[in-house]
Amino acid sequence: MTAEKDSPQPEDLPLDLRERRRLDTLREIHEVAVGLFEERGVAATTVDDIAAAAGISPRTFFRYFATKEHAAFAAESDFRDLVEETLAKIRGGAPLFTALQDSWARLFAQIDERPRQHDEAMRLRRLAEGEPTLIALLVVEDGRLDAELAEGSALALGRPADDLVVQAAVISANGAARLAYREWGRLREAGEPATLRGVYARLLAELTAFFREQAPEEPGLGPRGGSPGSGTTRGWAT
Amino acid sequence: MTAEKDSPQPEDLPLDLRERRRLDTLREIHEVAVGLFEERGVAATTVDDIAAAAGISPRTFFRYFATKEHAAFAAESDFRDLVEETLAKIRGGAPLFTALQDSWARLFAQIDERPRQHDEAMRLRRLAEGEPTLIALLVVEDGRLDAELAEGSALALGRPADDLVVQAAVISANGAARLAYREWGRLREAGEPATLRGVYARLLAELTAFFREQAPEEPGLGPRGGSPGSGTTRGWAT
DNA sequence: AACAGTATGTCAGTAACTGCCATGTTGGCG
DNA sequence: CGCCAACATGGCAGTTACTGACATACTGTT
Repeated sequence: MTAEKDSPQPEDLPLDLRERRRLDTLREIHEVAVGLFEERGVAATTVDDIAAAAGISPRTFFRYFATKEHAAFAAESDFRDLVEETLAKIRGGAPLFTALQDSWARLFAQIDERPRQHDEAMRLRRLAEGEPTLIALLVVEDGRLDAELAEGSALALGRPADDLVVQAAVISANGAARLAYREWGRLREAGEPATLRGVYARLLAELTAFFREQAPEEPGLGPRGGSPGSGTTRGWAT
Repeated sequence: MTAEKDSPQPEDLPLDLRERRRLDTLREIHEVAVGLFEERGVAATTVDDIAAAAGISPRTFFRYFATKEHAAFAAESDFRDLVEETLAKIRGGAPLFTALQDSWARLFAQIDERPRQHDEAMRLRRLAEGEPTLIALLVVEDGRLDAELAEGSALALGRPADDLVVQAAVISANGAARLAYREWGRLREAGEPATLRGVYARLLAELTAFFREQAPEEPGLGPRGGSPGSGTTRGWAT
């Protein structure tokens, strides 16, 4: 995240002065934008409004964010770490699902430790709630993460990069994680003091229970019974 | 889809003359738009271009499609049927996953029977491939279907409408179905005569095999072992 | 102190999209 | 047949998102 092209040593924090300013204005624009979005909605907020409120020219705004909507997410996503962690676990021999779930659990536990970041995340979640244009951005971004994670995982498992099975597994695992995250947000908003990790753990447990209950003989993603390679009569014939 | 407000009998095809014209111009705009998109790309195609090529005014264009991108999808989605079918199966006592997979398999088999529709679907798929704005539309639409299906299924199962477990299951099942669809498209483009249903069946079979192989003692979505309700030590506690 | 690199602003221009009003066109109904 | 209500379309003006080109200022380095 902080890595640059020509710095010999991977220095940690001593950011360039310019860089620091750039980040400052970035955050300033972001905060002003979120404020206005919350206040009047995305559609009713013009770029000129945001620029004026942030003390910059509209032209400069577009040098920081590709679109109005992008200004809502200045997020330095923790997801890069999640990908790396997952791949490391897989290379260490962990099954795919275990690696994914553990990594999510770890990230969530980490989030549970920083109440400050919670509020920011909540704010964005609530903001995006009723704004289709923002939801679209988030969903597309989710898809990108899934794709990246699937490709890396497949390679780490010694499978082709576009392996369908791995993609399906990643979609399932990440889907559950996102549901937990949303639920956690809802709970917090309702005043209930749930932890993200707890919500996630409970969802996973309920999922296994649900599958056991729905298909007692063999819980799992695929159709019950049958041999690979041909459609099994039981399941989707008729 | 054809149902109207004030027609006493649910007449089948005798569409209003006006209605028919409207559908004609809709399709005309759609086809012209897809053609131009394929030819020069979405970004390089203006609404004025499309309107001119379709013989209408730009103003009229926006009375048919909300945005330029929407013109790429005049689709009369078969998904309404899929939802209904799934819910019926659930109410008939089928487990959720079975109902979902069977409905998808049915829809796919149906698609396999109409070579004409194949080409159209392929064209759109290929078109959307490299166009981020189109992908975004599709992904959002997918999300809508998931949400609708999850809500209906949950209610049909006697669970709360926003039940997380059901949502997770629907996301997983639909995710696999979409992967199969995309793969099928890829195969067809490569000249291989695969059937959609076959591709889907194979993916499902491979999925069960994969989970068996990855977690021999108990394949499934959730963490291996452990009792519901509390985090199991095995899995995500380091 | 000069210089290269970068951040910012101004300006002009394109194109998406909307509201308003005027003009046809269609489908009943007396 | 002729009138009328409903609807489809076009033209126009206006707002807003976004981009390229150019000029100017600021930063960090030698």
